[in-house]
Amino acid sequence: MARPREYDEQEVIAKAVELFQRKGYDATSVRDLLEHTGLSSSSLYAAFGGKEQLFLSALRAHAEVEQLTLLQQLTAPGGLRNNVHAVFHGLIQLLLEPDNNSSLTLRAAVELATSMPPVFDLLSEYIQELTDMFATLLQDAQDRGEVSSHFPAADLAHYLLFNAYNLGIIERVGRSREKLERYAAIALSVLDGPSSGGRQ
Amino acid sequence: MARPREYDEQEVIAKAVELFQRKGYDATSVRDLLEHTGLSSSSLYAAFGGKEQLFLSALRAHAEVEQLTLLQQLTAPGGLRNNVHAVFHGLIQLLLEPDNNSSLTLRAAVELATSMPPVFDLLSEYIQELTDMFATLLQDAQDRGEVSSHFPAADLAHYLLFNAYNLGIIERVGRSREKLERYAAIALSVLDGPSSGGRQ
DNA sequence: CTAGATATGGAACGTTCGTTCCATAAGGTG
DNA sequence: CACCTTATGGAACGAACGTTCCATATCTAG
Repeated sequence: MARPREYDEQEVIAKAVELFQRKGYDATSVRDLLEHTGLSSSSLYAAFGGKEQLFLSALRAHAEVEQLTLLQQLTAPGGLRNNVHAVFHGLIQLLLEPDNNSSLTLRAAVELATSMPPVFDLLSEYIQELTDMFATLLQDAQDRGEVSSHFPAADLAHYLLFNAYNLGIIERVGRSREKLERYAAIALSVLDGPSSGGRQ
Repeated sequence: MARPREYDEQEVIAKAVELFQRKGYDATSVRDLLEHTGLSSSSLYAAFGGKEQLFLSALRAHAEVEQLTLLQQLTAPGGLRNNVHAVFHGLIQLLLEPDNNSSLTLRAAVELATSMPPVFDLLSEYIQELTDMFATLLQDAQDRGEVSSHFPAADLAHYLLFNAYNLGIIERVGRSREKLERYAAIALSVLDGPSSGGRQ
């Protein structure tokens, strides 16, 4: 019953994700956001509440996509073990693309989790959700004997999740497909089970 | 042959490390640095060249300490395998202390490696050095049969190094000794050797 | 067609940023 | 004891920051 909006809220948030992911929170200015989204400052503040609120919305949206993507990849046909391998290799592929950017959740965790409580809360809950979801799938695979049961499924899930994020960091300090692949090979070896000996 | 400095250069850099580590590069202002170090802006610019230069000096200093500490811990008596375990547990202990901050190198890698080329260069070289040093020690341990030879020493070194950094990220999104310990247990299990089977 | 309501554009606000500049202080050297 | 060089303190700079405000535009409801 008044003048309608000239933008799509989802698109604006997607653009914001893109920018925050590329430059980080501090280094992204409101003017950058305005330019990149086409909004005017009044609209941004009226609809999204300011820079911090927009960032939180962007982070939530990014997390949701990330979670959905991961779930789809892990529940694809072919068995969980293969799917986990596929996730890691897909991630490496993604990271090696030009102008890639590693996950916004990772970036937010390092940059902001200690200084912005809402970010900490959001990420804590998000990681818990991802871990739980992943753990359920791993438990099933363990029951099927498809994955080693040497470590509890919940611990494995937590471990694999953070190793996936870790690829994004490795890529930042020396992008090399070889290094990433070798790293993934070792990280994924825990799916194969316990040591055959050697503990002193 | 002129007025002497009223501060110790090393101390100033140590203070800068502290600040950058706690708040990150962007969020640390020059005024923060002046207040925390006791310098006046003229002195800071005359002696350290400005914020970015001071940060690079701080990063170099931090990396040097980190490298030396790691080397000492790994070459302590008791065997490499035990020493690696000790490094991980010591790191967990450190991370759980109140007002801890994870490594400045980690923070710099995520925040700045893509936007500040000198940081990228410094970190790339640094990681390479650490990996090489670690790989040498691992190779010896493998020759002795103390550590599994299933993975190349260089790959293991790279893997373990980044998993150590990863503890700092895990701590940021949910500080829990249990999670960190369980994560470390899985990460370190690769020292015990290859799977006893289970590959499909 | 008018009245009310919401969205937009962009100037402007006060603050803080990194940096520069200059007068003053302080110590080694002749 | 001056002289020269370097260090210090702090005011000041222009630019950029996040945010606010208001006149104008654009729609729906009566």
